[in-house]
Amino acid sequence: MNAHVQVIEANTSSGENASWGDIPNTRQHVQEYSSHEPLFCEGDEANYVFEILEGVVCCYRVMCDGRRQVLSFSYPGELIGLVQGDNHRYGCDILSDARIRRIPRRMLLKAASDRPELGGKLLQYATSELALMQDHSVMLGCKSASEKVASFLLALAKKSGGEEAESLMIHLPMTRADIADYLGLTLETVSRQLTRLKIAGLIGLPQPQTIVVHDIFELENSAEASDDTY
Amino acid sequence: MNAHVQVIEANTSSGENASWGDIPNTRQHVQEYSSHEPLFCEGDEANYVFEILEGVVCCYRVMCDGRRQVLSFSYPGELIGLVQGDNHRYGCDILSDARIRRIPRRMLLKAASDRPELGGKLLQYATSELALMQDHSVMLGCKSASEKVASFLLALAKKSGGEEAESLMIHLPMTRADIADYLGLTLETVSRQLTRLKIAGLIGLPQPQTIVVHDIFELENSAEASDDTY
DNA sequence: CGTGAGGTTGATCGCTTTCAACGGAGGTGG
DNA sequence: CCACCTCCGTTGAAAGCGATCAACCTCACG
Repeated sequence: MNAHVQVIEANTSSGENASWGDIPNTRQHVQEYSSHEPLFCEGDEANYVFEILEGVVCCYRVMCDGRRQVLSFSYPGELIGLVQGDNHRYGCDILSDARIRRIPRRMLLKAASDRPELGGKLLQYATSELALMQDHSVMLGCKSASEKVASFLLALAKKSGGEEAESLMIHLPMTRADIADYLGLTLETVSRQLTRLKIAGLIGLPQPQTIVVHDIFELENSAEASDDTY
Repeated sequence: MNAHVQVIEANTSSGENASWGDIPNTRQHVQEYSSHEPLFCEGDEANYVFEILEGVVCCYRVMCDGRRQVLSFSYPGELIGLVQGDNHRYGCDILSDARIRRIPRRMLLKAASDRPELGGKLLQYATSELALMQDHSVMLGCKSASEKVASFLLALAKKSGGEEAESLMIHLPMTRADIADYLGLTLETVSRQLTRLKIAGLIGLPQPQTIVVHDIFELENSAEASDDTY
């Protein structure tokens, strides 16, 4: 498991992505992964917490009969695998070539109890994750298919796209099936909604994995909802 | 706002519900509320964190057009209102007469940074909340109406019912509409699924707010899913 | 060139929603 | 004490949205 992994850097303290990198004595490793590798599986021992440095990963739960719910797509700067208990409660796949920092979970928790500001940061992280999950629940429970897809594109534009202005070209590292499982739809419905948005002129699809947002205002209208950030 | 509130106890350190009560110097108050009072609203300043001592509350988000998503029903022992940022991201209503401990949020966070074991406990709490939200996402995104209702009853039986054996009588402090908004269904669908379970003999409904589970094994089958606890 | 994965599109089905009517419980005021 | 009203829950009939089943396309890869 986790073949193709190269240890690039060990016990580093030079975090180029400032957020979680500078934790002394935690024996971190930065590793490179290639697309489609699993990072860990549901039920695995949660020995590590991972920080995405480059690339995109996908966390999901699978029901016994195969139905899957994608919980989140994680981008650089995000932390995954911080769980209560000793086993992962969801699986995680790499969606694109990635660089990921691996931090032993126990060491991280110990460091957090030694250094209050780190503990506070972890708590902040957990509560903001909670807020994201709540947004996701609103989407899953309340919104129609077209609203879901529009909301998804907007959220992705904020995450991946650069802040402002023209940079409204979005790259989708995930498949239609991944998107569908994230939104609680089928892949056919996702595809249909995308072509609907294309026909309406709100977006362009030069390639299946590339989306250009033409009319972000109308897209926000389509997303409806109280997506306003506080 | 919050009329009918009586301050019962102030700056206490005698927590009868052990979990969160014994935090010195946090100026806690235990208050009594009656049914249908709002505890706080979405957007309110998050000055307090609340611990449910008795009763049940309901946290929800409302979209601009009125659609509502219930995020959780909280029972005694649970903590609510621990948010990132200075405003509540969801509203909270009291569903039954309740006793609730109110803890100033800033004082709690300060106490957490002074005392690592408290910080760790808060982090544990947040991560287990996260796990619950993930379960909820699976339910919202993957399950059919009948699976949702069955899962809901089982979860409620675990929460409210006493552990084992015969105590399979569940009291529902929430309305059908509350349940529907929690499950991403309409209240009619919830009602229909309940009568379907009644006709199938899995449950009894002596009163609309009282459910008796006759066949918990079949109910678990109806809930399907990987609801297994790890 | 064959193959398989991912994506799009069409036709049909069915579950859930929507709209509507009804009944019981609780509360208020005449 | 009863009439009246409102809220909550149940049930029925019809409509609609998304799922399902299926065909076809493109592209990458061996």
